[in-house]
Amino acid sequence: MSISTASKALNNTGRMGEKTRERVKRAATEIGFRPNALARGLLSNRTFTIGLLTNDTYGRFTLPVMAGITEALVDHGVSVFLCTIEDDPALGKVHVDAMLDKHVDGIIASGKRIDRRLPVDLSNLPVPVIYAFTEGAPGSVTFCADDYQGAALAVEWLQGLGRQRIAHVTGPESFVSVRERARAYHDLAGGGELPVMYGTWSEAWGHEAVAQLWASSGEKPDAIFCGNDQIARAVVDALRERGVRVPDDVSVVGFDNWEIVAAQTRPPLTTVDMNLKALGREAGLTVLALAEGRDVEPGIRTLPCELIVRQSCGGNPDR
Amino acid sequence: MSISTASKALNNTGRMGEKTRERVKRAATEIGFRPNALARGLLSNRTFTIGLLTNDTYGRFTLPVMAGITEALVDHGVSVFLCTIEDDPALGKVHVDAMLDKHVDGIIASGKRIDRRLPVDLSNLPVPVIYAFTEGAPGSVTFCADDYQGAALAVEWLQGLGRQRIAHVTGPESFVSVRERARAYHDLAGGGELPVMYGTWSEAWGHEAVAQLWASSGEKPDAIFCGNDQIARAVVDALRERGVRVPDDVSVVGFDNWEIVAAQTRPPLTTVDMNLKALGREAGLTVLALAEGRDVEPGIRTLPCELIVRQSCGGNPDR
DNA sequence: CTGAAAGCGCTTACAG
DNA sequence: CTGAAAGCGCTTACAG
Repeated sequence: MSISTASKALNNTGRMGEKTRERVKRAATEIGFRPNALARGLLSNRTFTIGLLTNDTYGRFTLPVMAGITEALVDHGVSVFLCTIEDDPALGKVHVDAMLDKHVDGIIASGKRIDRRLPVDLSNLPVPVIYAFTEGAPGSVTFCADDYQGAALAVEWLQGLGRQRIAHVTGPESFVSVRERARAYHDLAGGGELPVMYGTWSEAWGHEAVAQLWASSGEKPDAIFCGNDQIARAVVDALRERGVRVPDDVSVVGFDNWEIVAAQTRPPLTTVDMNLKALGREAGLTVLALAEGRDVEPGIRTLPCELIVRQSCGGNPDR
Repeated sequence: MSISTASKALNNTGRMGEKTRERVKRAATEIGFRPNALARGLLSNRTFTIGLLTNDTYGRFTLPVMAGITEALVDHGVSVFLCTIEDDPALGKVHVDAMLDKHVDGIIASGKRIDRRLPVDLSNLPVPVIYAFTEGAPGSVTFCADDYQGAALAVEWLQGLGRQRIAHVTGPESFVSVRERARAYHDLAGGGELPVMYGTWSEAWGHEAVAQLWASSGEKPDAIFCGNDQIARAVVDALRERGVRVPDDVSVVGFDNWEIVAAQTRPPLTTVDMNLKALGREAGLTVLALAEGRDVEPGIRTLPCELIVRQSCGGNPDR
């Protein structure tokens, strides 16, 4: 029994008696043999390792993406290096170089908004790079959530509940996500449209917006579509503080499905989920395809959002 | 010029003319030569790679730990595999095996509480394992925050502000962290001690606790020390809703310094920070030491907490 | 059907 | 002071 025969037996390559192959395999499991991935990688140029780069320190967006990647790739035996680069390009380069030295099969760049680049140059790398929830280089593959469709889901849900005057309280207009969501609001709100209220991604802004809305004379909104869950939470709190009942008087819908805030709000938030985990799964499968030399069409892939129904809108939570 | 000479030049080993060495180095940088870490690892049995295992899905505790590890080890050229295992032992084993196949230099196990084990057996691994913010195997090295000292910091701060009747609203008594913090409260609160209020780690409990406290006849507390920031936030909200002013009438202090809630609370929370990043740094340096064969004393290392002063207690935030 | 040989990209004794 | 050789743990043509 030579070492090369053993290798072939375990890899189901070469030609040999079925019994020999079986015998080898049994022996291998018995002694708990595990091939050295380094030695393998040296030959095959595949390390079953990918790098995930992000500047999202809190992991709000990156962790779900990461979970999706891991889930999709663990069956393929790939492990993922995570590294959070702040906005320091030098540090970013150090990390990328470290990954390259370790011959990752590919890199996934991720972030916290789809219209900003990571502070590091990922073009002309010797490994495939794909982008998820961050702006990609031209000609690259980028995955992102469909903000327009997600916002449409929210507005249509409110309308289906019979709401007529829907306000939109959101983040800074400089975010494309904000503009896309506002566009959907504009396209769908029809007669009930109010001026979009742009602000910051903070609870303070949610309180302020409600104050403005209720300060003005005239008819009050019967629904508020918020640009994220933090704003939505503050809006719900502000309404409660003025004695406005949610969802009886006003329905509120959020965006992000950030469990930790959406589920703790009183009442819990109905909100749009960007399916970041699915996005991570797709991204993972795609780098893998690229790493294996398969052809992948470049461009921006937009994944659909989903509405998570809780109690802040009324309607049936058991839909 | 042989290939071995080049190797020696770049590694500052062997004996050769300084000029030769320089010439080699210059050439190397010119052509952008980067040694293949796999080939190196095959020889040296060091991959400059470590694994971080956690069951903390939201990353609340793991991300700061991870940031510390990365910060401490990037200079040493090590990258870290992150993998989040839910409570699935089978999946955990798959991930650990994947790391072992890749010959990580060591593994850091992390979690969300110091009195629970990860659902995976990490003893008798061929690589060093250390524990951070999760229960370790007997005889291992474990890092955790000093709950007693952190709680003492909070209580003493309230007392320094002249508070006399300090309540303690916290999580489930089944957590050792909860018991340690309550012990510090008990030891220090002296005359102002009230019965410790155990509950869940939710905002709902914070509201409920305030309701109970204000429902009972007799003197009300002038300070509330909360078991975490979520409870503290709810306590602040609940007090505001009843017209009790924070911090004028009642001081509130939290625990965790979870930016996203502590900073968004109105007023922002004074809270105890467990220094998880420092903990990660220590843990990283320690696996590295172990990986390099240096001796490390086993046992539990307790790192001190720090009080982050914001506005929920009064006092001078610019201390 | 099986084994000896070469080689992946490095490093490290060892001989000159 | 420098280079040829062996070897880390595997896989893959290739010869038998």
